[in-house]
This record gives sequence, structure tokens and C-alpha cells, in this order.
Amino acid sequence: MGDRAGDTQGRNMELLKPAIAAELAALSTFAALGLVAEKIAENLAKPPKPEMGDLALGCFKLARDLNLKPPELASRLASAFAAATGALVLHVSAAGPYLNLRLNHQAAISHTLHAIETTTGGDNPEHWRFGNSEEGDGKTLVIDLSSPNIAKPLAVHHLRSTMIGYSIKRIREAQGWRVVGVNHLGDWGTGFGKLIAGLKKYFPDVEKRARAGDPQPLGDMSVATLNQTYARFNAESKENEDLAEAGRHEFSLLEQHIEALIGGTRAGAGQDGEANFRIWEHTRSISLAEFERMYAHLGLSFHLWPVVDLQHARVLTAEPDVFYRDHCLYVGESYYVAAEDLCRRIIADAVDSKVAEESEGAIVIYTHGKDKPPLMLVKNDGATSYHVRDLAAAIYRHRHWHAHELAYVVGGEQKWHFEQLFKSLELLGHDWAKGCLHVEFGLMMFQQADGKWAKTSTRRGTAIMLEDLLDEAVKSVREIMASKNPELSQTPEAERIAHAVGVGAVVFNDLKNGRRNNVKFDWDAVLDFEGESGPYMQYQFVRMGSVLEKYREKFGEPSFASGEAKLLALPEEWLLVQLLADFPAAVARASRELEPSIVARALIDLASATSTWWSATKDTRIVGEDAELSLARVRLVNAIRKVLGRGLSLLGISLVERM
RNA sequence: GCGCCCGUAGCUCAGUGGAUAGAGCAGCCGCCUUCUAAGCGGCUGGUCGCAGGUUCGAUUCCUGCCGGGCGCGCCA
Repeated sequence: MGDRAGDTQGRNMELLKPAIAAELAALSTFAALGLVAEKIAENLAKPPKPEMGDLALGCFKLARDLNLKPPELASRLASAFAAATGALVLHVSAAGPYLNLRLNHQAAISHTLHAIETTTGGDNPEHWRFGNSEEGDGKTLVIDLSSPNIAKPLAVHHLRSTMIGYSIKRIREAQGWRVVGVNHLGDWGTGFGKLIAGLKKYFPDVEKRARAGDPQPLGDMSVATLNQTYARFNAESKENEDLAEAGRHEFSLLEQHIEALIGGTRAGAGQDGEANFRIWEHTRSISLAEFERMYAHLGLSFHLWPVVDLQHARVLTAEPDVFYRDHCLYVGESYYVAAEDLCRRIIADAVDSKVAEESEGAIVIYTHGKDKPPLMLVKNDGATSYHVRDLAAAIYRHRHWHAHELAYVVGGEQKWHFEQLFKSLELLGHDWAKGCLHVEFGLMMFQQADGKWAKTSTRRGTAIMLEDLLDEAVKSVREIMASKNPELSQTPEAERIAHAVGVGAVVFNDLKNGRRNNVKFDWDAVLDFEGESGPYMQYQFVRMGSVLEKYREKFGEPSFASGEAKLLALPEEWLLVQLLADFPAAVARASRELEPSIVARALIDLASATSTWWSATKDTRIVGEDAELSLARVRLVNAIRKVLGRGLSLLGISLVERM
């Protein structure tokens, strides 16, 4: 089996540990020493080499509790085992401080395959429950994901927040949580003042139409033009303080207008405010249309939470849990200003309770002492800052969805902001702030002409557009399909497959490594569909499907109940079963650590072992002449297929039956 | 300067205080009449950044240093 046999990762068989530990705990020697199942299970681990055993009981901690030397305990347990004949534990032997266990493979295989077969009925991966748990039953997580800015195109770095967040949503749901995904749209802030000022300056017609009451004053302007307009004005305003001031003024008018509209605490801004409001609203709808297209590529569905249409602001569905499972929501930052007036109420509250204070014309909270920069609620021009909008959003989420945890999938460069945010919530008396988590992730870097890596930036034009990346990946897949599977590429489903595999490749590439790592963007690496890649995972899934189809052609519908586990005697088959038995633990850990890469890594190990097995059975085939052997192997094939499929769908990657 | 993240094979990265640290890519050598070769096998490749400390045991925990990244009041 080569080096992989020595790999201890992912072969802990967590699924079987409770049963194994219970079996040992029932033995008189173990019981006499007070070794209960739970303590045994905690100390079971994988030996470095399979020859040593299938599992090992490390005796270090157990011996210390009993005032014995670890090797002494191990040998005492070993010598007492001789008479016992367990169902799962076949044999034990002491090896220094370890008690090595050899398992009854047949029993372990049956146990594992049965567990998978009883939880993965039907054809819909959403219904494959192997790896699910009830850990989060009755708890709600509100997760902030994607959160792009209006008037900017989606770039590759947005993929990180979007897919890490979406995958965490799915993983948490698999662990029983109710998860509300919220896309906290950046649709508010001084930037919009600059954009409006820029539009008025460079496109005088826009202002005319807005003043005349046209609800679409921007005509058919594209997001790219909006972004360029902002960038141009922003650059010019750095040289010219008057322009900067004009930008702040336009935003202030907009905010005044909306606050007056909702009967808030401030006076209106007349026709100017109204015109700005129309421009802002149209900008937002143009951007949303583009976001929709991108999210559709990724297979995500968002619904816009009513923001400015106060008449119809209400809960969107009568069946919220189903709704939240199938969709995420857009809730723009403007919601907390426009529809709830939460921002001003929080500000007033913070000032009244002396948590906030005035400083240099602004209202701030010193969250970490006077020598650290404070969190800013209101800027010296009277406009709200994004900090106060985040406070409002947190309070709203906790109150509205009764959230037990609030997670923010936002880049690590905003770590300080979230530390301040959570501390401010605490200072304002919200003890639930303990359940707030910043799910930070690394930056997307690109290589500069001098060879050094730097942060990508939409403004500086160094960002790669998400659409270009997805297009490029799908195009590559199309080409590979045309050469490797020409018949399939002529069929009507070819385009759908190319899309699923191409997008899946990009997503898997993003999720396979720990989220905190910076990502050095490299076209060649993203478009490399060999090795630890999305297409490789899809490919093994497709192969398993083909084998099942082959079996049906040859022997008819398989009856797994009569598949004999003892016929699965190859070392490759044992390895696969161990990996399968470890999948639920991987999902549970991914949920706990909010880390999709743990699931992705489990899939890499499983897919790799599958491919090795495929080759190892080349001579007899998985489905061969021997009906009984074929049936036993097809049971394993079915289990692998279900687990690979479930894992990919937890990562937000769609499945294909052929490629 | 202060704070946070990272440092493991040529490159990109896994690694839950435990036995001899792993994969993918790149390089070299092999393997397609069969259920898809987007694959499989083999070889080459390591002072786990450095130095202390805690521990029966440290790549893993703590401290200091070095190197890279990010952040540090009116962008979000």
C-alpha cells in the first residue's frame, strides 16, 4: 500500500470508538480498574503503522490516575484480555505504554457500512444524513457571509467569504443548527456620497433625471462604470479637499433624507436628499442584479430583506426554518438606518449610559483603554460609521432570530474591528456578545512585477474578477472534456457538467486549505485539475456511480443486506472503511472550528484511497465475474459515493454523474 | 513602535501533547483490449524559522528573538 499506509490522518474510526470502548469497559479487568468507556474512548488513537494494530489505547493518562507506570498498566490489561472474545476487538497486545488493539475487520466493516446505508437513502444528497448530528438542535446561528459592496464588481476575494460562509452554514445545519445566512451588503457609508458626487460631476444627466423624479436616473449604467466613477472621484478628492467635502456632504444629505423618511430624529434634506436617494436606490438595484448572476453560478440563493419599502417590511415566509435552509438573505447596512432607526437609538443609548463619549467632534467608545484607537459611532460630520451599523446589525440579529451565536466570515485584516465590536456590545450590556465569533480568513494576494506578493485591490485594478475566473475554469473543463470524453461533450448535458466541474474546481481550491492562510492567487494552480482538486473529487464520485450502474446492468439492483463484509479483505478496502468511519468526526470538528477545510481534507483522503483501490482491483474489477464478491464491493462503492457526495455538497459543490 | 495572523520537502499546504512528521505540484522511472488514465505505482526530496522553558514525552503548549503578511479615528 506504500507510504499512505503509514499515514495516520483520518483513520481514527471515531464512528466505532464508542462501541469498542464499551466492549473493553465491560471486561472485568478494565472495570476493576475503573476504566469506563468514556475514558477509554478518549485515549484511543491510531498507531503509526498498521502492523501494530488498528487502534491503540495510550495508557499515559490512565496509568497516572491509577498511580501505575504506563507500560505496567498496558501489560496488565493485555494479559487479562486473553479469555475475552469481543465482537469488535479481536486481540490486544502491550507495546510499551500502549495497548494495541486488533479489530475484527468484518464486524467493523459491517458496522460502518450499515451505518451509512441506513442514513443515506434516495438519490438526493441533501437527504444523505451520514455525518449529521443533533449537536446543535434548538440552537440558531446567524452567519454573516459574502457581504460585498454596492457599486463594485465581485472579485476573487469575495469568493472566500461567500463559500467559506456558505459551507459553514451547510456544515452547521448538518449538526442540527438552524442557520440564517445574512449577506450584509455594503450599501451605506461615505463612499456613497463620493459616488453620488462623482455621478453628478461626470454625468450631469443623472442629477437632472433624479431631480425630475426618474426612479432609474442611471439608465443602463453598468457596475463597471459605477466602480470607475467612484475610483475616479476618489482619486481626485485625495488631491482636492473640496471634492472630499462634497462627497461627505452628499452622503450626509442621503442619510438625513432616509432618517426623516422614517420619522427618525433628524430633519429632512429636501429635494437634494430625495434626488440622492433615487440615485442610491438605482445604484443598489443595478449591483444586486449583477450579484444575483454571480451567486447563481455558485448555486446560492439570496432573498432581499425589505430595506426601504417600509410598507412591506415583514418576515418573508410562514415557514422560516425551511426558508433559511434553502436561502440566505440580503440585509443591507442601510436597513439599520432606514427601516429600524436602530443606529440612532444605539448612539443615544451609548451616550446616555456614558459608554460612549465625544472626542474631536466624533462620538466614540474607548473599548480597550484610552491609548488604543476607539470604536467610532458617529463621525465629526454627523454621519454614522460602519461600526455603529455593525452594532445595530448584531443587536438586530440576536433579537430577531434569537441567535445563540453570531458569526462573521470576514477577512483577518478586520480582526481589530470585531474585537472592538464585541467588546462594545459587552459594554452596552449585551452579555450574549460571548457568542459572537469572527471567522477570519486570509487575504487574496497577487504577484507584482517585482515578484513580491501583495494584497489584491479592486480600486487599483489588481483584483481578478470572479466572473472571469469562473468563466476561465469552465472553459478549461470544456476543453478537457472534449479531449477525454468526446462523446459526452457532444451531449446536451455537457454544458451543465462543465459548469459544475469548473465552478466546483474553483470552490474546492479555495476551501481545501485552512481559512486563515493567505492565498497566493496563481492561474496555473487554480486551473490545475489534477491531484488535490475539485475535479479529482468529482471524478471519484463519477467512477463510483459508473460501477454501480455496471453492477445493475450485470446483476440487477443490489441488495446490500446480503453483501458479505468478509469478502472485503484487501488492505485498500480496510483503509477505505476506516476513512468512512471517520467522516462524521470530520464534519463535527469542521462545525466546531468553523473550518470547511477539515471536510475537504477528509474528502481528499477518501478520494485518494478510492482511486488506489480502483487500481488495485484492475485485474478482477470491482464488478467482476464473481457475483458475491461484486456485491460486497458494490456495498463499499455505494458507501464511498454517498460520503463523497455528501461531503462535496457540504462544501457547496454540486455533483455530476458523468464527466 | 504597538496589536493580530503566519513560518513544516524546491513550490503549495496537511498534521487532535504521544511511537519512525505526510500529501499534492514540480523532476525522474514505469503502468491504458476491460467499471472513465482528470488516474495508479515507484524514486528523489526535512536542523518542523532560531533559542530557551513546561512535560515521562513538544511540529503541537509558554516566553524571547528572527523572517513574511495584515491592522493601528472619521473607507468598509
